[in-house]
Amino acid sequence: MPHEIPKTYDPGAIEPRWAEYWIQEKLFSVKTPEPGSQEAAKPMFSLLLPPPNVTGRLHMGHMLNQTEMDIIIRWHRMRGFLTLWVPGTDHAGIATQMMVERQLTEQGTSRQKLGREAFIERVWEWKKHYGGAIQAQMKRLGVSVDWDREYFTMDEGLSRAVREVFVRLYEQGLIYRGKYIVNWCPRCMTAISDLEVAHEEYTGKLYLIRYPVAGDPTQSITIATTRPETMLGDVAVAVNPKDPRYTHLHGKKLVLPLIGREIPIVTDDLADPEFGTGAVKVTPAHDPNDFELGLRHNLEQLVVMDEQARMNENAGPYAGLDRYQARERILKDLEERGFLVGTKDHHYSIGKCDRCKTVVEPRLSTQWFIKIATLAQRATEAVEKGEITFTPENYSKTYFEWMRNIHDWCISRQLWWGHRIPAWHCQGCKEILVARSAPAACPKCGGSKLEQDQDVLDTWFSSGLLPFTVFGWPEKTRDQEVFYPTSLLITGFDILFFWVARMIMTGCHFMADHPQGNVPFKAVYIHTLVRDAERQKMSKTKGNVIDPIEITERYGTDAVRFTLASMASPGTDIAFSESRTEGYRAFANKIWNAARFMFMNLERAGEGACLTQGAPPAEARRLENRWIMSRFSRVAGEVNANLASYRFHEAANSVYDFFWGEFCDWYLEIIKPRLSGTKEEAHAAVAFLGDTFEGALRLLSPFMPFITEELWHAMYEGKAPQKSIALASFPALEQHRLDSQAEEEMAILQELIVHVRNLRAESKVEPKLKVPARVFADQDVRKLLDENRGMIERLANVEKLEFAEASLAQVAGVRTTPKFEVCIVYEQKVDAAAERERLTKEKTKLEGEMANAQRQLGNQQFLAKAPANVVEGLRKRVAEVEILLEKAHIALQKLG
RNA sequence: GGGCGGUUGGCUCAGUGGUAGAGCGCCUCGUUCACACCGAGGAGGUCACUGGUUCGAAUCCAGUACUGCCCACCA
Repeated sequence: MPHEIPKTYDPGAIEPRWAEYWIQEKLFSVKTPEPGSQEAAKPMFSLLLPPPNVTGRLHMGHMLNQTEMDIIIRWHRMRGFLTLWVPGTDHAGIATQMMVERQLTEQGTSRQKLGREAFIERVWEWKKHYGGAIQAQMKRLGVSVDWDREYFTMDEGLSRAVREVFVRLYEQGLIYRGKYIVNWCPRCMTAISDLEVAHEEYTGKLYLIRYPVAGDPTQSITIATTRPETMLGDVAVAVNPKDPRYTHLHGKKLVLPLIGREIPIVTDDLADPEFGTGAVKVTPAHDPNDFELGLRHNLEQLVVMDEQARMNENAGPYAGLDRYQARERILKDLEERGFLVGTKDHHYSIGKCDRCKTVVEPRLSTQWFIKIATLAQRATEAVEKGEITFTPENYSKTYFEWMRNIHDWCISRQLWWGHRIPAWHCQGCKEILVARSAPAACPKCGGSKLEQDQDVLDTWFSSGLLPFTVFGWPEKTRDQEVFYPTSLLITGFDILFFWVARMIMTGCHFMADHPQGNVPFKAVYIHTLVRDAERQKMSKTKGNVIDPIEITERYGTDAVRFTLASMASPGTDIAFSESRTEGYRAFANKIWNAARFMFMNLERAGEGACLTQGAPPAEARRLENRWIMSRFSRVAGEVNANLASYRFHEAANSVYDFFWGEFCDWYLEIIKPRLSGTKEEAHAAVAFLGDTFEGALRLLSPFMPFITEELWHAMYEGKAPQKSIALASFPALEQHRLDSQAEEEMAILQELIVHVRNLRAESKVEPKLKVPARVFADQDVRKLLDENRGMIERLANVEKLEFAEASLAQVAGVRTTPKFEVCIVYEQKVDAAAERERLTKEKTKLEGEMANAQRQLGNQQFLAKAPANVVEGLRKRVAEVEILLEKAHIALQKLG
């Protein structure tokens, strides 16, 4: 029997099978549609995927990201969109290089020893190895990647595009080369951008050092510094021109302690009279502020450290020492010779290298920069004008804040893995040639000894070009024409600046003439960040990464996906909780068993019964069916609306509540008798059940693709109308299915049943004992209850439903609602004390509500200003509460 | 120093102006044939604090406290 499914739900047995199937069937691959074709007529939805973090395994944060993307993509596909997602490429990730370098160090070697070619080869091997691992992981997650596309594209095509961009920017005057203070990591031995520096709070010391006046040792100026070792590179001391303490020394010279070099006193506003002693030592080669000041005053740039932050030959007696050793020695010497006036604690932050946590050293060096102002202006404008929208909205504020305070971008790196800078240095005349390919000779001096710049480009330089290079730019391809700009970018806020901002800048700049607009994407959804249970950001260096593969193996991918979706409320962080995952694993199990129940009943209904051929029209007129269809349609509407606004958690909750709380707990229980009734009844009931279940599976599918795929195919006994449920249509709100009357009637029945169960529990009726229930209600309700007495008697465990002709208010233990009064006929006296307590509590609550409501209704302002439906609702409620209060009162009296 | 968030039952979190919800945990009861990864019932919160706006505030505004994050070249 094709529709027989195993008794136990085992995600491990079904998930890998479908993951494999989706790939083999190329379910999610998209060919660029031909003009005029059927595909081309579909609405388009394309998504940009961030570059994978190639460090071996996806951590939970990436997983969330991909789950959200996958839900969106499946949802759009099921709604009939032509969907494409564009996997981001790992262009030149420096992280990989660092990993390989670490390996080399462990093996007692280094990249320098290995040589450039061999080193790059090693990085490649490493990337391919882990790239494969990532693909396998994504497959396991059920992520519908477009597998046809190349994952790693640090290929010649991309290199060409990168060179093209560089040359164009250079020709447009937007790239320049210059000698500046840059952030330098002495361990990585490369320049890094401002963004790659992590600031850490730190309590250090502020040292006060006395610099004597040249020719007059009785006078001196005391300066304050946190980095005494840099004094070896001092070329001046600056004071504020308006500072009266120092006016008498203007124009004089000071003697640099320990060294004896004479340095001038200069006046500059940089010196803040309020801070320290009001006098600043000036070290242009080792501090960005001093560098600027040095330019203003035409001062020498004296470099005293090498690329590994060791003191160099300019450091005199301290040459060869590490910067911290030098600091200690200098402090000791200063103290011994009486130059150290004092020290005090000082609170400040130090910059560390984002990757290796080495303290960054400001270093004077020649680097390549992008002049960012014009690019940033257009990029800001694109968001201001709403050409690009952010969700959650407030990230646009963060974006603007950054764009407004942006500095020129240092793009050169002294690394080996990456795109080489397309610049050649003439060995003869030192001319620098920027070109698309190696020039044969120097156009200036005719020399043929040309050497390519040793530096490579920042990872994010090439990554930032992704939105158009992925479509073959600079060629004008049809892909580019069709798919640019993409609809959506989903990513984490942590690469908002690194990547998103740069894509917007370059996209707008280079796609300026694209007919569909120059922005690289129309919407940016910033997904939530997953933290561990202690709310720490998961990071590889901290080692608190939850391994998604391990979690999926324990709970199943569907459960994990659902957990992530249900916790993904925009703008918040997620502390991953396994207990939630356990809960959703139980949900998957519930779905599985509901399906088993359905298949069992199909079997039982015998020859001719079918799940997928529709039910007879009469079936649709039954109350429970009208109700479940109405609820289903409403929920489908909610899910669509919530997904459209990236409210994954609400969408997931709606589906969950519907399936478990309404479909399983009520609907299945209600239809049980008919499923085992006459053959006609059973066939009709099974058919309607099949329709409902099939719809529910489609609704669930984006969230739990594996289990829904499995059950959906089982329902069609292997003859499904599509290759995959992911190609079926997604349920939508259908007005004609909404049936408020059915929903109201079912609500009354449910309420009655719950009250009776409650009464039984409180009266401690033995579970197996059926007792009669007595109800007083008006004609309409009575008719409703009478028509559904079978359901009530069974679900409430009632022997017989009886109707009373008069109010039951006098009966002990009666339960009252605005629609009916109900009690059970049971000789055992209710627990008077407990009942009194319950009633008193209820009464107090009602009285409170009443007082509140009456106060409002007596308020003219409220009546005048509140919306009519609110006032009306309150009036209705007051009428109800009045009755309930009176009844509670009577019941209490009765109890004595 | 600047900017952005968070503070809701024991725990983890929803709830963007109409009088508080979920999952887990807890308590009571129940293994008659979908499911103990279950079913039925229940307890548990003056929504951090203060003030303001409003007929009405968990929700909007201001301030306070605690807490998290991002950005920042003040020695």
